[in-house]
Amino acid sequence: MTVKENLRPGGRSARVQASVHKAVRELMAEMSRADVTIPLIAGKAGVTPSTIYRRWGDLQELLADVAVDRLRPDMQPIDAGSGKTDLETWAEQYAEEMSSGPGREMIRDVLAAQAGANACKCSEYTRQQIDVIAERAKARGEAFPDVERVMDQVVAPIMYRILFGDVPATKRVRDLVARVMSTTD
Amino acid sequence: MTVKENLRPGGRSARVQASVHKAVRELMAEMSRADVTIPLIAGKAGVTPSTIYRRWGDLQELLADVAVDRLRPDMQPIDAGSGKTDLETWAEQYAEEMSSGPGREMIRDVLAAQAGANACKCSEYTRQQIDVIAERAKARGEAFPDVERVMDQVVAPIMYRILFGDVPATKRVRDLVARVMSTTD
DNA sequence: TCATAAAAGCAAATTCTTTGCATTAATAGG
DNA sequence: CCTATTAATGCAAAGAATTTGCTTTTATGA
Repeated sequence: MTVKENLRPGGRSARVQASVHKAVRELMAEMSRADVTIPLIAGKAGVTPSTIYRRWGDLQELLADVAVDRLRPDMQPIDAGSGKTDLETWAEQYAEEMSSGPGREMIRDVLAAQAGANACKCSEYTRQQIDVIAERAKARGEAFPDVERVMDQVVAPIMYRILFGDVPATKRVRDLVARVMSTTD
Repeated sequence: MTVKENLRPGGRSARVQASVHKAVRELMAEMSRADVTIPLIAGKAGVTPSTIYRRWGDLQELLADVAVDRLRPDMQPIDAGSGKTDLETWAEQYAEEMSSGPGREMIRDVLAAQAGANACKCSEYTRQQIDVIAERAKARGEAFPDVERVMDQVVAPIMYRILFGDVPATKRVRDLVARVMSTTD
């Protein structure tokens, strides 16, 4: 019996994971993050604390696991007509979601965990979203900057400012997009 | 008696803070971060655990406090002759320091703490360093981009990649600098 | 010098974390 | 379909960390 087999839908491990994740989401919604503990989560999820300790190691890893799940985009970027407007629309929404209270908390949880894999997943999700926008632009015959350049010039500044203090204003986000769309090298 | 008064050099609070910080730095050097606990720190610092709990709240806040201290630049950016080479030299060193094992740990500790003030301080340190480079360039009569633009186009991409997976290569850093120095708008 | 207030020490109570062992559940092979 | 195997969970006791009330120390200003 491998872990993978066991995680198939309906397996016991999958059920435990689902109920624990659910318990975390609910507790995070109804109380301060600092008050959420593993015994509390275990109680709400109907499992014993030792199960959680053995599977996730500590609270930080569990929170990161839940957070990365919630950070997965649930839809394709909106088609606003052109590559530039697509990117503008997407970036404004991204900045808004990520700078919200819950957004900041999720990012912090992901970055605070020891395992770097979760953080990688996050930027991968973002990259994929931009890739969709880029492909769409190319299919229309438009010029569109390299995805890595968009990561550097739009995503990174937004995230940096969210993490290190500011909430980036809409105008600033729009400027970032305008700049990356206007450079040609 | 105010806290400020009490923190003056030689005061009791200042002595406790110094010995606790020192204990943290030493313990972080000699063992894995996951094994460092407050009772351990307290023992090494010669104070009781409750003192630490009362002053810092939890381990995360204490580690953030120590980390932000260590992230303060200890010297002015090197003068390499021109604004561009100054920035290149500074950015390469910054990327290297921040992507090192200890560098990553310190950043993570700062971002993981609830109090956002420490993270702000970090970006403020960075901004000041770039400001020195910018002022020097202006004094030479050179054109130099706005500091906020350098934050967006050089610092943010470096930090984003460190946090979300990659270690930015030297060439990439140099490209970021070249790009920000070549744009004129 | 003395009164005051803030911080630290101490220790008991509480809560969280770890761990060994028993039990349950899922899988592969017969 | 049944059974042996193995991974995961439950349980409970032991160990460690955290909280808290109270006392003592230390710095400050009158």
